Amino acid sequence: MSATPTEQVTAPSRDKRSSAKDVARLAGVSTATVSRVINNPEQVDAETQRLVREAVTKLRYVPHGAARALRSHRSRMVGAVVPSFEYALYARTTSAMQAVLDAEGYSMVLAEHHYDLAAELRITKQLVGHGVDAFVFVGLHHDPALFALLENYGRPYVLTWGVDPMRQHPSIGFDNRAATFAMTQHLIGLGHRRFGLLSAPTEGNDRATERGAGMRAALAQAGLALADECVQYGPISLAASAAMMRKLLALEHRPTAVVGTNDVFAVGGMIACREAGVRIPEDISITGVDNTDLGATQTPALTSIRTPIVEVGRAAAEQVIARLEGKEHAAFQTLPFELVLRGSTAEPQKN
Amino acid sequence: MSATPTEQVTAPSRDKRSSAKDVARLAGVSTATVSRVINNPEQVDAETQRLVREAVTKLRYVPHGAARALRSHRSRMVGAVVPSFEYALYARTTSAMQAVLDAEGYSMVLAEHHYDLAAELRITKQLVGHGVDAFVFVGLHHDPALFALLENYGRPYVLTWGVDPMRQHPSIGFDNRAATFAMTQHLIGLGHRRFGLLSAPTEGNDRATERGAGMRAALAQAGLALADECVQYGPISLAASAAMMRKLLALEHRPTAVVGTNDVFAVGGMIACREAGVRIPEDISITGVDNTDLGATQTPALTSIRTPIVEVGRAAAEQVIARLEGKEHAAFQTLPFELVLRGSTAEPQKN
DNA sequence: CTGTTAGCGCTTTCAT
DNA sequence: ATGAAAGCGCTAACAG
Repeated sequence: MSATPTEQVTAPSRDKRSSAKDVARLAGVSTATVSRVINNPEQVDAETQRLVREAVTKLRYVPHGAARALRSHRSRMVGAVVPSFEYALYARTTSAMQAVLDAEGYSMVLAEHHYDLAAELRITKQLVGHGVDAFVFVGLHHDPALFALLENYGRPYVLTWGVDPMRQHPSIGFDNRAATFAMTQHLIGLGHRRFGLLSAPTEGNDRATERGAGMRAALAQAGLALADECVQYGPISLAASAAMMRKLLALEHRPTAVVGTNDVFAVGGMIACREAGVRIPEDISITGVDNTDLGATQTPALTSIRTPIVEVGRAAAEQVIARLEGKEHAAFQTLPFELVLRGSTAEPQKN
Repeated sequence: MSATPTEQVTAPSRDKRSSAKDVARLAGVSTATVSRVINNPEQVDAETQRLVREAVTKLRYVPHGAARALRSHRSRMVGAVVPSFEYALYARTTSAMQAVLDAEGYSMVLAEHHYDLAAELRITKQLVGHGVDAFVFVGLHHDPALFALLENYGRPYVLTWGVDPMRQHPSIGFDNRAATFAMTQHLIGLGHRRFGLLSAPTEGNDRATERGAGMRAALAQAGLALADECVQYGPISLAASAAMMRKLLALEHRPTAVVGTNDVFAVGGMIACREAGVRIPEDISITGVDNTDLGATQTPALTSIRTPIVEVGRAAAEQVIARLEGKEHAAFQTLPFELVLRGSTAEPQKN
């Protein structure tokens, strides 16, 4: 493990990049024809095309995106702004988006805002400045200035991981509230009566908000309530959620079923139980949301909710492309989720 | 879960974006002064600055990045091209990069190539076209055409997660070979004599290649060998690695210690053991690399190697910024790793 | 089918 | 300290 001393490297060699003009010269045509070969090949004679493409290859010509964007008012870049890269919570969605965008000749620009709506706005502003054509965001709740910015600059966008009940903003997702509602009903059906909730801060996070609300709704319907001391909020991390769970375990009247607003909270909770010698599911049932590998590979495996996050990514990419190209599209799509019952849940033990 | 019919949304309103000219007019100055206020404020009178900034705010002016890039030959965008978003293997590195870049007024453009070097080249070409100023890649092994492209377009780049032994390409990382070498030595020290390896395909993946080599080197030094049937290659996924482990378990002369080239392989292996009723660590020891939460939260917790991936991200961002700004920098940095011994490893049981 | 021409919005000399 | 003017490399009319 040797430390390497500072080594100076020569400054980047100056742009030897070739331009459309170079290609045109080599192919014996005008720059307009070069442009046509690249953007509207059907308008160009086959032989001329061949000549131009040869020159392009020989000169390793890559069109200058900035010039192109400046002139044509479109950059073919789509921005995906997600809360976080951690725990790969959004990775499958963004992967799916990139696959679709890539296939259609668009580039995806990905950024994270760490669950900070002000940072989200700042980042988006930067991306708008860089000429990003359209945006995909996670969640329904955003700084109003974000929508103003997008409107102002005529940038299409889709919200994901939820569907706007007011139908104000195009959105593709699933019913977060219904998901935890169903899960809680399942737990009630197993016989649980005392519940705990491990949640992300609800501020600016509608997924967490809705998931908590779904749980409360199911409890209310069954005539049950969620005691204040049984609700723990904290950042999305295993360490934080383990600490939150420790507080629940320390309670005089401990919950028999704990719902995490996502798998990270649930697994953090499992860790705390293991440490404390609390058996899952005998002593306590735990559930997550998102059906991640993290949860599925625990012992016992985590009961969770398979949310359609890959489909959401694909559909979101398709929608922004359609809008960019003026085609018809479904602005609002609600995709189905599915409970995945595994070993972390069971009937509560009689005491 | 209702399916929503296709709903048409109005086409994006036409660019109401305000230009430097608008700002200049409102502030009663020339566009040159507007540009100066934004890029070289020290050259402008304080009062004039105030006027201009007011106009900028009022008009919600965001400079047109494409025009700016076209004129100034720099976009302040840095590309991070990683193998995959899955399992958050690279998330902590890219997060660290984004934090540094963001603080310095750069934007990070993130893309994945799914362990396909041809895709990596294609994506990079697109990004170069979009005017990305500099690049960070993962790994040392890339298509030669990639380096030619970067050289040709004068784009600085850093390779990460490894350090180029030939010192040809600036690189910041750790010694992958030494990491598995140390881990294997540890296992040998515990008394293991028969080993298994769960690895990513080594084609175009120098991390996997080096990690396998480190293991073999340690074995060779101890006079041991790695039997061909004890080596399994497959894609990076829990399902694949579980399948690979099943083959090892089916062997007549089963290994007592299995090394995964990363935590995903190791955890996949653990899953297969659980299914088969093979006890960890009593019947078999398993180790990973990368020290992910996925591994740390298994039962038993996975022995792994803490690699300095956050530091790598930070240093990589700092290096590209330094180079872009013509400052001095350490082109090659080797950062330390650390074995993290947990419950998945133990002495082999006597038979 | 192909060439000519005129900018896109900005930064950067060069004056003043 | 500020303004005028010249493009950066490309594509979108408009001719031919």
